[in-house]
Amino acid sequence: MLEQSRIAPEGTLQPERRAAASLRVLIADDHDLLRDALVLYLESEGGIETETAPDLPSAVARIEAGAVFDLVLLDVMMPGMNGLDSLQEVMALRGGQRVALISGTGSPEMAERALGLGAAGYLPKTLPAKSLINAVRFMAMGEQYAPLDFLRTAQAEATNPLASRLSRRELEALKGLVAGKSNKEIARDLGVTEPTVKLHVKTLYRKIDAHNRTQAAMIAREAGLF
Amino acid sequence: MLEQSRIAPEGTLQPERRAAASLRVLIADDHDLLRDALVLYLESEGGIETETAPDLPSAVARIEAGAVFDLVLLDVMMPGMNGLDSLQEVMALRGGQRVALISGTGSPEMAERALGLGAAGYLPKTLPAKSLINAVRFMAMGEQYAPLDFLRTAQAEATNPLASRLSRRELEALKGLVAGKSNKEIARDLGVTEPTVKLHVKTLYRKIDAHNRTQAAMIAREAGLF
DNA sequence: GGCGACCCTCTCCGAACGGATAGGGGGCCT
DNA sequence: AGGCCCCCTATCCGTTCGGAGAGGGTCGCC
Repeated sequence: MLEQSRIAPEGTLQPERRAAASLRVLIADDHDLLRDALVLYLESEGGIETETAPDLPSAVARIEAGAVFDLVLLDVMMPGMNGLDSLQEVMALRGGQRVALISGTGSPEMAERALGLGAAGYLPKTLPAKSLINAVRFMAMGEQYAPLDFLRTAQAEATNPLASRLSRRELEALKGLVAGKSNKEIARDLGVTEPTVKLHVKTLYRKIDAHNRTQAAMIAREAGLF
Repeated sequence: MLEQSRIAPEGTLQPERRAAASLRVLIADDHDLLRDALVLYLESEGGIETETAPDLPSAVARIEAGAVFDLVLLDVMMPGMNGLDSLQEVMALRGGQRVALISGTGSPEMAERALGLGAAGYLPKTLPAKSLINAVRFMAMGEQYAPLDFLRTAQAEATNPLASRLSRRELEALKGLVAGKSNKEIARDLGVTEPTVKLHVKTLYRKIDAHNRTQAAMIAREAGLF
């Protein structure tokens, strides 16, 4: 396994007396344990100023109140968080802060999409703590950060698990199946007629080798979809 | 929302010199970030000696090598870990160490089963860092620890969503639903006629609050059945 | 231009599903 | 004994599925 991308500390660690130019980071995560530990670590070991928020609205409020951060870390699974939409929302806030996602489950495809949208980085919680400080500095400098081995599995999964053989509409229909909806409900959600949904459902059955909607839903779940 | 528990520096950080009678804790977790941060926190704020392991075999090897710990923390989701079996395995090792689980997903029913098996505690990762040190000390004293509100939802869920309200036949029918089988197939598997299966299916819908077989299958999966 | 995708709409039909209702049978309890 | 729960069987009916046709539409690419 390759060494993940990290930057050289280049210079000595700041003493805990922070210079006026020290980094300011906002950490938004509902896991108190992780959040508190991160604060302690970044502050004591990295000489980085931190603030925290337990959910997305708090984080947004903090930024809109005028606080300026070099970097904002968002947990992808916390109250108020809606995946990449929330990421874009925070990035669009005034202040021009850079935003990175931090994830426990670590979905490589989401990592790629986030980086594609301009996220500052994607930090799996499996990241060694030492790498974290480097990553934070790296991202605050305007670079994008993600563990290399992490993205490598992303490409492997992008071809393999094959939910990508489905068309956009078929994926949307499958999403409805997983939710236990009827064809009629799915049709309403998608703004099309029921026969159309039935067609999409039928074709996606063939693609994923299912014989009925329940099997299709279970297969989608197994694959980690939705 | 309450002020999140943040580590109040309250005085100076302990110098790294520890008392001889301090507690020794082994932390086994594959999340480097969390693990490193926990170490730093427990050592600096709690005056607790720590060792770490990135997976279950390493932890077991460390104990079998003769290391003595007051408490062992095991992540329920890490390499080599097989739920409660691994918990019992570690508890059975020589040394008589007490073992607690630490979990990110936080399944109340697993918490209760773990405590029933004699685990020292069950720590969700949503636990505030300040509570953690108290919990560790508490468990090292021989008590069992689990967050109260956590177990309260456990009881609520134990009575509520539990599949145990289903009769034997209904459970067997539900098993067929999860497999994506038709009523006719289920009937053949169970050795009964199709109308009977339809009745079981219908009644179990009411019990688990589903409206069709796909929803029932998903609910069963959510609950960890099959 | 033609070609191949993906998408949408519609019809037809047999099968399966979801729900209600009405029985009969065996245990287990008071 | 009767009462209760669970299991099994059955019939009826309206809806939904699953599968098959046969169209027409928009793209992008050769």
